Amino acid sequence: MSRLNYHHLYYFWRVAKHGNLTATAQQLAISQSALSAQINQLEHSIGQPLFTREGRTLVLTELGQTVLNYAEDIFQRGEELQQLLKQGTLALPSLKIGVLSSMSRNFIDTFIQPLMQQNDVHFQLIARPQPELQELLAQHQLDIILTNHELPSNDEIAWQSQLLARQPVSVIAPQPLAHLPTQIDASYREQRWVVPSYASPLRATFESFCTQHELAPDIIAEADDMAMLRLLARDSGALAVMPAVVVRDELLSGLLSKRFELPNSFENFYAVTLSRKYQHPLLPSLLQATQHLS
Amino acid sequence: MSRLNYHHLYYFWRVAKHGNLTATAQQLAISQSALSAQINQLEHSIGQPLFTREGRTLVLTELGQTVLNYAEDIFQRGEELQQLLKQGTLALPSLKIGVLSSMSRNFIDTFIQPLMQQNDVHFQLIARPQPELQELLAQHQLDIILTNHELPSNDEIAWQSQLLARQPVSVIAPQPLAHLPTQIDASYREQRWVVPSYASPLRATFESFCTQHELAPDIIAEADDMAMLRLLARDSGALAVMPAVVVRDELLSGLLSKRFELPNSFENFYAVTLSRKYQHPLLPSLLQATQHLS
DNA sequence: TTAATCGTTCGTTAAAATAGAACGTAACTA
DNA sequence: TAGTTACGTTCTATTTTAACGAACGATTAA
Repeated sequence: MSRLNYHHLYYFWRVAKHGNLTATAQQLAISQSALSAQINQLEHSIGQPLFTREGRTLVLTELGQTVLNYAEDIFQRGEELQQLLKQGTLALPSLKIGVLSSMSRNFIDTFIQPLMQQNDVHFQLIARPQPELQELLAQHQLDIILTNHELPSNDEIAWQSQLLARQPVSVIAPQPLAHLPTQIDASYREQRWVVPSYASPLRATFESFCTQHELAPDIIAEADDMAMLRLLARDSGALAVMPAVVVRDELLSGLLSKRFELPNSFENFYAVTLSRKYQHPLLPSLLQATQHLS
Repeated sequence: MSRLNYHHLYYFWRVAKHGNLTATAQQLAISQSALSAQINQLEHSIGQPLFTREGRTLVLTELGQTVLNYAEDIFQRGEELQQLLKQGTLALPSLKIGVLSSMSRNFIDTFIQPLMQQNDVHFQLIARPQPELQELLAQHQLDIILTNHELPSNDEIAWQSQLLARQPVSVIAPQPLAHLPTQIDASYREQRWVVPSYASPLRATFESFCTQHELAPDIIAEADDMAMLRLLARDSGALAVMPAVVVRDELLSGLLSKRFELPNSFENFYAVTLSRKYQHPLLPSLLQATQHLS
């Protein structure tokens, strides 16, 4: 390897971020063949492949992921410089927040509250299922993801999970059932229930709670999406199991009421970032501001 | 400006850091003419000069300094990546510490103590007069400078001064004078003195102290270099005015003794860095470790 | 005044990047 | 299962870019 060719690296960056050579070539206004050749040269000069050709797509190798992380730092800063040179000012880049589709929007609303105060800040919310979120974050298309899955850091990618909040899981009742006691007792035996599906760790907690209190619940509906659970809680007339934050507004308006919390059961909310040298300038303050969103 | 040419920027980086086109061309193993042409192209694509041609040297413009800061971040990280690709590991780059030539070496010794504990750390000490230190730091040839001048940040360069320690200024006596009282009195009137020169802010403090106590000192020698003052204190037989840390070893061995401290007079020691996105990884811990080196 | 140093300019040559066409697979679709 | 589309690779010809070297100009040092 003589000397790193930054133009090759730049092309690699664009392709790796985007995951698609043809489309990237169009963006860059050059031919695929040129792009392909340049990336081959980069791989050749490094001596190892950065992509594996799987089917008709390019997939980053482990080394490729590492190089992408460096490239991101390098060209992120380069783009900043270009903006400075062109416009004379440095607009804060938009903060890209990935959120798990099935998560409570109320929780997210609380998280981004500090951002909404500042009016010079742009941010994007991108709702996706968990695997997609991880892929987008790895490709530096997101700055942060909000999820209830903790992501332990592995060799390939240095995830950084930070626990933002622990929400106790509550039993929520519609108005007709608002008279039920605030502790579990026999009156709960004959009720109908709406619960999270087995996809959620909450379900297991609920099941063990039932076993403990010899409750054989009549489950009429289940869902893994908090927005859906919220609607079921509101409209089904049954008892519902979920973190109270999901139906925050309904609890405030009196439409629903919280009967009690399941003991020792929590839903955890995490902020996951990539540990990089460069980070979005708003991230540190945002993560500090939301140390305890309970 | 179409798109930033990273190879041009790379050449600019090398030249700006080094401050000399011919020598840089040799390092890069290309001709001056090629280098000159590339940098001209960069300036042309930006639309503004990065250097002013003063005499036969290149001097960074204010914009040039800004671009250099970005380039430093970009290529610093690029060099890291290259090292990783070549050697498979990431050796910590050597920490380059600039020190003011006239400062006490004992103080510096204390500062770098934490570095000497770790045996995987390389560092370089570069002693220069103040103006050169500033220039080298601005060119990113140094990571940090240790000095007794505070450098307020200006528009052109974002200096960051951190007060490391305040050393009280003491009157130091050789053994034959060790009997002098630990407060100023008439017995000090007939003594001979060694003092810092007017280049040092200490001198003014000493003068005002003299006025206050109606002391007209018989000054036999002055110096602006602490190492030199130390020798004078040791060998002249006269009283000496300086921070005690300068003659730490001699005080411990009893060769010299501290009589008293000048009231409200301190020498301040600062660590000056450039506020950048990227910093040497050791800097933060080092600056924290030495919060109070008194 | 002379010589050495340093950067620029110019014409020529060498090297690198690019487009375009042909090719090879994989995935979709009907 | 055959036809079609999507995607990446390879090859050659062409264009663009970078490079050298010599000549030049200006500044500093001897």
